[in-house]
Amino acid sequence: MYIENDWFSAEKIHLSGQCFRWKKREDGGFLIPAFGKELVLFQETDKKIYLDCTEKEFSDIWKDYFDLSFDYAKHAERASAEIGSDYLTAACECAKGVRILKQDLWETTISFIISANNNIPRIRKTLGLLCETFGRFPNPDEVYYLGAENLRKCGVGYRDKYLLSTAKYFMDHNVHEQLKGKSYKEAKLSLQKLSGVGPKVSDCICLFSLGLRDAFPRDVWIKRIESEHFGGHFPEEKSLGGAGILQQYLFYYERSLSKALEV
DNA sequence: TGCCAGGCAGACA
DNA sequence: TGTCTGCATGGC
Repeated sequence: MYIENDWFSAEKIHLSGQCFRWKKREDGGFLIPAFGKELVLFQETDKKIYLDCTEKEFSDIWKDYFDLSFDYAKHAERASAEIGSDYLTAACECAKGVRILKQDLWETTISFIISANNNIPRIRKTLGLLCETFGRFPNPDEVYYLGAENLRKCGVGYRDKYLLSTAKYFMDHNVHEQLKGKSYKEAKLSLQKLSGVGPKVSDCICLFSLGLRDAFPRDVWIKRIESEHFGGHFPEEKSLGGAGILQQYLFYYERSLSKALEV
């Protein structure tokens, strides 16, 4: 089926550092694994997208996954005007088409625990090896029973103990239920009880899984941008409830300038 | 070859 | 409460 959206770039989302398992195929299509499904997507024009799925699958899964109900163009325009930064305006223009995905909570948690003090190509590689072991993204008990030694063979490094502890927590608790209905600040605080989840990783989980757009993950790139272009602090309070979206544009823009955007 | 990476936990003052 | 340090490992 086809959809039309003037703020959708599969290529940019793929490169944006929020999802690590998308694959670009030789025929130009994107293989998108999520929620136990695999979607094939073709970007035919800058606004026309072909999704190889039924309308029911689209409305049940992918519409929400791609956050298609939110008007990104309007938000970029309004927030950009409110903040009045040339750098941000340029970032919005450059990152036009980047959307914030609503990804699976467990997968997002594991992915961003692995992301700590790591680089994107290696995060992809490690998650790839982990999935190769099971033929799909492993569930909590599979990660837990895989054990520290085998996790290290996948390249998780010193984060093995964090993964084991967090996997056990997911086995013993309904984390979805615990986070349901929580505000951004409540959810962030709650997530930080997990091993390997601190201020930055919890923000990533809030933003890239829970759809909490107030979350503003500060990694080394964003801190550098804040220091060089925003007097040391980005004005989240002027972001009209979508600081996290702007954060992602800034991250994408700065990385594109430094030519760090690769898969 | 050394620096760096979508940071965190634990020790210590 | 704030600051400092060690951490696995491969990309660049």
